[in-house]
Amino acid sequence: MLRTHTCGELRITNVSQTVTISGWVQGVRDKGALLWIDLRDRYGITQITIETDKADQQIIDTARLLGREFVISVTGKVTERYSKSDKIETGDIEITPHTIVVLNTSITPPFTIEDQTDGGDELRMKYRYLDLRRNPVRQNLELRHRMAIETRLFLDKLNFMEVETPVLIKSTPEGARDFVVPSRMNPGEFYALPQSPQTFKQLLMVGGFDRYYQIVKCFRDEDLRADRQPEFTQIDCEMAFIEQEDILNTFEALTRHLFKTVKGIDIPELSRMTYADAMQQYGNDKPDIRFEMKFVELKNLTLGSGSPLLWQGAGGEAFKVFNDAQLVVGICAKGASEYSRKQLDELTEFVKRPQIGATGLVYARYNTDGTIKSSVDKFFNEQDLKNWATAFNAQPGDLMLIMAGEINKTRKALSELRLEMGNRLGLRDKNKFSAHWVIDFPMFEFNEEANRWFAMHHPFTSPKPEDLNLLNSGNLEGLGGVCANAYDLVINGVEIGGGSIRIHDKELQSKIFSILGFTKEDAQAQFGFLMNAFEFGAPPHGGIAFGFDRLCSLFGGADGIRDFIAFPKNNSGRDVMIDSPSLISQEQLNELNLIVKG
RNA sequence: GGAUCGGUAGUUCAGCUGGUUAGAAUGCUGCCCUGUCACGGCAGAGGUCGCGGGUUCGAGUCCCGUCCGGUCCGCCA
Repeated sequence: MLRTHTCGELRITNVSQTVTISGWVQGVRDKGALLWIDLRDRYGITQITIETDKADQQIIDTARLLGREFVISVTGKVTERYSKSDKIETGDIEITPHTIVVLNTSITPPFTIEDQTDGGDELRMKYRYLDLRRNPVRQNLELRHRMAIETRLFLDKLNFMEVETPVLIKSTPEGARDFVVPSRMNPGEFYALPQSPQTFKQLLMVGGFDRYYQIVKCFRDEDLRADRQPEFTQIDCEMAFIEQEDILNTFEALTRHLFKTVKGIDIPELSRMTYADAMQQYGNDKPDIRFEMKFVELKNLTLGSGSPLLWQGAGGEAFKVFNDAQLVVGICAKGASEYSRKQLDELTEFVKRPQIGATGLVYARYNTDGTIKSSVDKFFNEQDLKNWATAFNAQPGDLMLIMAGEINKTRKALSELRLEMGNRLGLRDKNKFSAHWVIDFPMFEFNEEANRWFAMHHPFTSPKPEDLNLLNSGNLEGLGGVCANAYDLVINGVEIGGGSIRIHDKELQSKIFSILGFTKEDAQAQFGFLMNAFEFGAPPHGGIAFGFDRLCSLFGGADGIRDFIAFPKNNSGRDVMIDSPSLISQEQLNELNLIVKG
């Protein structure tokens, strides 16, 4: 061993021991008569002190030649510091060296190896191995390691068995684009990398492994985001002989276990919300419920209430925007009535951005003096506005923000505005966690472009038994009303996990494929192995998968997942460190029977 | 496929309505300093302003194109 201790473990109790420590030179402070070296490794920093009137000339000469990130080994005596530091754990001691050995030199790093580095993202990625030496990145990966360990401990105790599934599998048409791998031995044919081990874990259920999990890489060839990488990691789970309730309880327990053991937080029991409620109350299937600000539907709410809102002002002029809208819906921002004209204009600009695409925003300030001032005073009298306030349960000091239009678009836009207001009002504290289930997802969604139904979750999802008649009615129109035994785990507005009870019956599976537009032959060619397996006593089963990178970044209080992955890819799917993807040689192409166009 | 922000010293950035020799901080190099720990002080080196074209007497600055990066929409069963 080139060390007896790490750079993070020596304390006052080690004083007078002779030790050897090795690491990287964080920095040298040369005060002439006194010279300090900060020596760093994964575990911490230990100070080496050299008094130039006492030390060997050779040690002084060596020390003065050191640069940042030189790798050295120091043997010397642990001594109590004359002036201690409370900033590092080893701050009470220092090493008086007998020998300093330079194990390797270093050229000057392109950025500073400090918590607050001067390096930008691109540079950090190019020199990721230097970035990994920094505390924040290392701590993120330590967190990730801890999460993985705790997940395994928890699931192992419940008899879950980790089984590896293949990475070279078959391309399927549904879902995300596949990454494909040409097969040299089978010219013209391709493997695909798994988007998830979905069918394999179901086959493991048929194989009798009634509790399976795997912390597993998955691959999707889709455009990237701060929280989406082309290769990412899932905690993938499946159970047999269970019902939806069992999955929810088991993985709620896993979630709470991770919060407890990794963050030291006891989170309350997870609430549950149907998909329909989530969409109606938050305009979003993964609502951030750290704060309320629920949607209030003005049009429907007041119908038949005895005091319908007048969409026609006192002057008799109709407010066309509301009159023509399918949906008039708003949120109440508590305590925001002081918003200036400028701030309100900003919000209007925000919702009119092309990404959100709203045409406008109506506001009504409930002033602290009890009056209400709106942007549509021309159309509505004081009593109208008071009625709004009642509907919003608004108090003086609140700000009502209202949007109108086509149902889905308006909900989506207001959802964005709600999150923006949550940010502006400081309601989205990264240290506060609010986890819940969204359940009862629709089985299908209609895609206008393709003019057909798609599986909202995936085609192996089981419909709710009570909706089977809708499914069998042969009436395609009714498919939108079929609910699935599918569920998502949402934490702080982030979709952390999703799963479903699966189909384990060949006939039903076959039926679903046919609804999704597969011919019998296609279904057999693509998924015959699964349907055949179902004929050999497939047990009822279901499962869930957690986005492990996202879970780690959420625990780490970050927005993106890149800094929780040792070697991530950039927005364009490139690894700028190894410079991949890259061209391959003509020989390789020939061997693979591939021709690259243009 | 689309929107938007950015690209200036090794690095992170500033650079006004176009106008002398493009600045700061940090890093780097040298010298000084006996208790520093983001040490301090003094001095110094370091830039084809992403690339190409255009407008102009004159472009880091304005326009067009292009490449690269960030964020988002579409997409992600």
